[in-house]
Amino acid sequence: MEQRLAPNTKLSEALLCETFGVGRMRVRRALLLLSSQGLIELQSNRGAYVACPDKSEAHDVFAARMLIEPPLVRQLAQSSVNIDLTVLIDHIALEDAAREKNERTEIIRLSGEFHTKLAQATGNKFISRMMRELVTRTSLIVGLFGSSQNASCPDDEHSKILQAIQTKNTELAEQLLISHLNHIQGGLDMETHKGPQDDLATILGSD
Amino acid sequence: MEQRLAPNTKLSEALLCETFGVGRMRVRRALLLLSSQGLIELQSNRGAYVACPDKSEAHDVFAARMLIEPPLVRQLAQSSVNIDLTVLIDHIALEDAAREKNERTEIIRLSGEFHTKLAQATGNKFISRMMRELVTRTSLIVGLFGSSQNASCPDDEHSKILQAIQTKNTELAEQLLISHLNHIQGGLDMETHKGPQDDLATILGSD
DNA sequence: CAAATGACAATTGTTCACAATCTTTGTCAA
DNA sequence: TTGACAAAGATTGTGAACAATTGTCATTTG
Repeated sequence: MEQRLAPNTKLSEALLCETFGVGRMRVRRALLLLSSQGLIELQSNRGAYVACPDKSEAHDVFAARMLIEPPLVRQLAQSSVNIDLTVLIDHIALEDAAREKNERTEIIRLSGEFHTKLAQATGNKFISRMMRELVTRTSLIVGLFGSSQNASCPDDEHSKILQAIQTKNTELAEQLLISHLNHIQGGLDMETHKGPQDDLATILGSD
Repeated sequence: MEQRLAPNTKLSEALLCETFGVGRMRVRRALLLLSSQGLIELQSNRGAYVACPDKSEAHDVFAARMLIEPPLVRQLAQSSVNIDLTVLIDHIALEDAAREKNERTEIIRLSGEFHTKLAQATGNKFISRMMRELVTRTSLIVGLFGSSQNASCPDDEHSKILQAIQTKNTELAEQLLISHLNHIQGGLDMETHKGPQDDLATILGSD
């Protein structure tokens, strides 16, 4: 989610055991779950590698979000009577704070998390889970194809979307979200793949 | 998916090992994956049980489908130029055949699978996966709350939906699908829970 | 010199045995 | 007869050893 692990990075079992101080059993369980979510790829007898979405998969992820999120925002805007939007308001404050301090990984994480919390606001567990998975994969994709400058592009788009929801302006909310997704997708360069980095231990070690 | 396993049925590791003739490792992996999809529930030190969705979860599943499937069908109907609909046509033939022969489990399985294949027709892997998960959980829910008579209610609704897609009548297709989902949900009795059956060995043994 | 082959090292997959936990059963007392 | 408590049994969770597969490197051969 924080783009600290580059795609194609190998996740060796032994190293993960040492890094986190757990047995191989735990590690293997975690890897299995991550692979079931498509975040890593388990190659038989070869090990686990951070997933490396290709152009087509990237397209699929955005297409899926384009399919789901507009109706989702629409629904939120329509029935925003009994919905707890304070979580989202607080979240945007966090985003602003992180942007102020220029904390890159935090900005990226929070940017994605906004969409997850948007889904959580519906109170629907399945919708929440789907969005969480789509958002994490989007992180991978942005890390792979994103131009380094606009990795954290949204600026105040999140805020505007939330405002439209609060004022129950369904059409505007939907339109803003579509623009937002297009904006993110537009900032990608689908042609240039970035090379994988390696020093896994130092990346994960800081926890 | 075929409703052969009633909710709350215990899935003991030892029994599954014997039944399928595999080691505990395989069984535990399978159980972990099933639990990650919400099809079974893993209780610590107590074992695995077939998930037993409550009223609220059932509502969430249908709400999620209501959110996703209408735009999905809309998309299919709009851009049905380069889409392979023969799979769906063949599928409906299978459904008819099963209905003819009165094969209950087959009818249930195929009824759900139609929606999965609808999602597959988009060619989008993520949308396909989401629908597959939603459909399997719907199976569970129908098994729990469904009146015994209309368990296989659709009749020719699937056929009509497909026809609307083929003729690119987006509005009609969307409307028919919404009615279809409402029809399924309407056939449920959210109040009466059915008791769990048990003889697990015989249920799974027939493979 | 390139390609193929073989052995070795490293990593993953599996099985086994043991520990921890929960459920059931049995006993005793009220 | 009922309740609580304790012990036994069964089931799951975990760790360690073993087996299998893969990738690499050196050697050999055309």
